[in-house]
Amino acid sequence: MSENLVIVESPAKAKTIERFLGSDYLVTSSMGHIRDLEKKDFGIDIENNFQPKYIVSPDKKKIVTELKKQAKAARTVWIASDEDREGEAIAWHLQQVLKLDPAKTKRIVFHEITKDAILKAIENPRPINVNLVNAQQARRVLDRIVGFEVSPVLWKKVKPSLSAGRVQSVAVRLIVEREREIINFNSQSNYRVSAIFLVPGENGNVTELKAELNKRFETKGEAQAFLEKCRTAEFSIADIVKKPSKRTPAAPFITSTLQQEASRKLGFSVSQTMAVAQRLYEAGKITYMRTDSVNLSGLAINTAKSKIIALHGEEYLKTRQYKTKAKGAQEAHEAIRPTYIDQEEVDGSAQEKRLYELIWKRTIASQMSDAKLERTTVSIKISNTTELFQATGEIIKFDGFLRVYMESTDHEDENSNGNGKALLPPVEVNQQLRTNLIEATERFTQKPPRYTEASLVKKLEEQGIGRPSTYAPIITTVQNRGYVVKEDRPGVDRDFTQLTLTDNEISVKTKTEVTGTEKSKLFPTDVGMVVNDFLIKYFDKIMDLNFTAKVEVEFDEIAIGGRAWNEMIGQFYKPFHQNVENALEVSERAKGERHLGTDPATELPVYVKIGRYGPLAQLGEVTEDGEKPKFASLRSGQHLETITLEEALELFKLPRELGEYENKKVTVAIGRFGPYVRHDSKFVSLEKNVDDPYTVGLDRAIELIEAKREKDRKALIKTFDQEPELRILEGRWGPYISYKKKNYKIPKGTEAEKLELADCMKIIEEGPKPKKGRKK
DNA sequence: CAGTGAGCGAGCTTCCGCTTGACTT
Repeated sequence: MSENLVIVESPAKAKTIERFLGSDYLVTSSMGHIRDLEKKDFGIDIENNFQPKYIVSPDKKKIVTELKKQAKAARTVWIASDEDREGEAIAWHLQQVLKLDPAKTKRIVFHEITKDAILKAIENPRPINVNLVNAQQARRVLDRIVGFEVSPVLWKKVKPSLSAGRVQSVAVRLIVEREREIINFNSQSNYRVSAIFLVPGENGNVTELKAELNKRFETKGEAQAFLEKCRTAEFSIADIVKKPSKRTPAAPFITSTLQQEASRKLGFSVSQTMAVAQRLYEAGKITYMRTDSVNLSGLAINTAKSKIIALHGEEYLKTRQYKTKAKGAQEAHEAIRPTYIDQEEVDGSAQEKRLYELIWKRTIASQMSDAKLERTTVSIKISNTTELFQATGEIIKFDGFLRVYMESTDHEDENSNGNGKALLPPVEVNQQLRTNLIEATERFTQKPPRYTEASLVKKLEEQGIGRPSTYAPIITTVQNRGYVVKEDRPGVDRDFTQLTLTDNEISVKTKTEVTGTEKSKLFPTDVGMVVNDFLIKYFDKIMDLNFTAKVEVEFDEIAIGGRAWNEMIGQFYKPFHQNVENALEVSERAKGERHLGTDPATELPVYVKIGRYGPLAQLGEVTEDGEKPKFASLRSGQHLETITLEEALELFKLPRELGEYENKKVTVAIGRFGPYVRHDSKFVSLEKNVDDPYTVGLDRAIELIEAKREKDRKALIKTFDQEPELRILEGRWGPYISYKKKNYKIPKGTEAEKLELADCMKIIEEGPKPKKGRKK
């Protein structure tokens, strides 16, 4: 048994460190936190100064047993959890749970996994910082109080199983508010004018010079008047201005920037990025992927330096140390970088290779020279008016880091006409120019963009909300609770006007473009909006975007010993709990009800609201004489906030009765899987893009019913007289057994035709094993 | 796996942050 036991948080880290330390040291890991607040009974004794009730997490029992054994056998235990609030708490919990003797326990920290850093840490042990631990306890207790007191209010006032929390509720708020900005956005249009000038070249060649007017016109009339002037105008170069500029590389990756760039450049989702990065980390290819520090170790910078010189030469080198800007960063690790920077690529899956390449390039570029550019602006005078056409060109004088890596932006300028980057043809001041095309195009102002997973992470990080380890889970949680959906939505056609001056003639055309197409964007659901409005009404403090930042200031006071943690929680709890009581008492049940208007046919009121099974439209009201209102579910793509009276009235036209077939009613309606015909308690889907549920007739419905019967007959392999509920059928994935509305897989290699009843019953009994649920 | 929308009541849901597998599909 080893003399020394070192405990870190992650097993991959343990492996690396063990190599540096040699055989006197056994390095093992705690796998993060080992203890947490009890989940039943709140886990906090409110009456007793907020005393936390900690228990060893069920999935950590085994690890704790093992750690106890190893700690007992060691002469010295070195606790090397991360040097931040959570890491310090882990160290403290380890000391408590493993009952470590202070005389043989040492707390050490390092910010980078290099041999030097670790040896230095071993030489400089320190006691556990109790103040920092207390700051973590305050953070933990506050989150539990908020989550476990507000969520039950939602169960009562909105819907069971919902949740609220310091982080998730604000994340949903951002998405809801953005959606409302988009709903309320009024698109304005104006006219943007561009021209193509012809510049004669040396040997009779003509090159084009694309330029844009320095003014936009509000109306079609103004644009037309301008083009009229251009008809008779002369054009000449008024001015040529050259301006040097430079670009600087972006800082090395941290969790949030890696997620953003992997989303923009590789199309990865946030959780996908983390899963791939985890594999690279475990294979020893990159440093730790959950970090908020842009810091690179001296060793890393040196390796980058020789690599850059070898690949590109001295003039491309400029080593830099970046400063973290994010609010509340705790900087326990290095930036995300290749472990061995001289390795340009790695083995592994295609995704691993691509993510590694991205990380490698970003790291290398961060230590390279600025790019030097020159921007040229040419102004073109119009003889009969004061407006100017302008052409801009940009040339790269020295590429610097751009040779390796260029950071992407979220929104490529959709209005850009692409003349920004080009080299301009040689022209001189006062030179006369001819034009062969001037176009005034109607352009619309852009709605604010919806959030992607990655841009939401960016926003949260800017506000100091959430941590590198939680960005991906937050996005999953708000979707699991049904507050947010990530989806694609098709755009709509929009007409725009274009005026063209060519060959001295002005023509006017109406063109069509598609606008508002969305891909993998975050949309709030109706429930998300209703919950959000409820929380803002009754818990405005928690829902404040700055709530986290405010409590972080208080946690910092605790961390430097300026304040007792339970005093801080006490200050928070009193008014907060009052809020909870008040909300329970005075709030109405939140249903998101909207009165859309009156049905002209029946003169009954039309409402939309959230019902037991989701959003619905209601025609009429519950009245004394027992008349029941009509209900209809909203269809996918319809929302409480935006549905119109006309759209709602459409919903009541279904289900439609078509008539009778074989003495049974035939009806048509729209269900979760689209329009269907119902007959004899059987369902038949209408054919997509062929049948319309509002107009389809009885003959066509019978045709579909018969077609379905024919298909079912073909699928039937075998039945047994003794057990009519049991059938052997041919399905999409081969033969299977259907019994009492449940399906059972037939083991591979069995001939379905030869199965007897007893065989089938055996398959059913042995059938789907009870799922090992994750619920306790 | 498609229809529902009244009401009661038992028993359950829920937070954020730190870490990996162990489960199916």
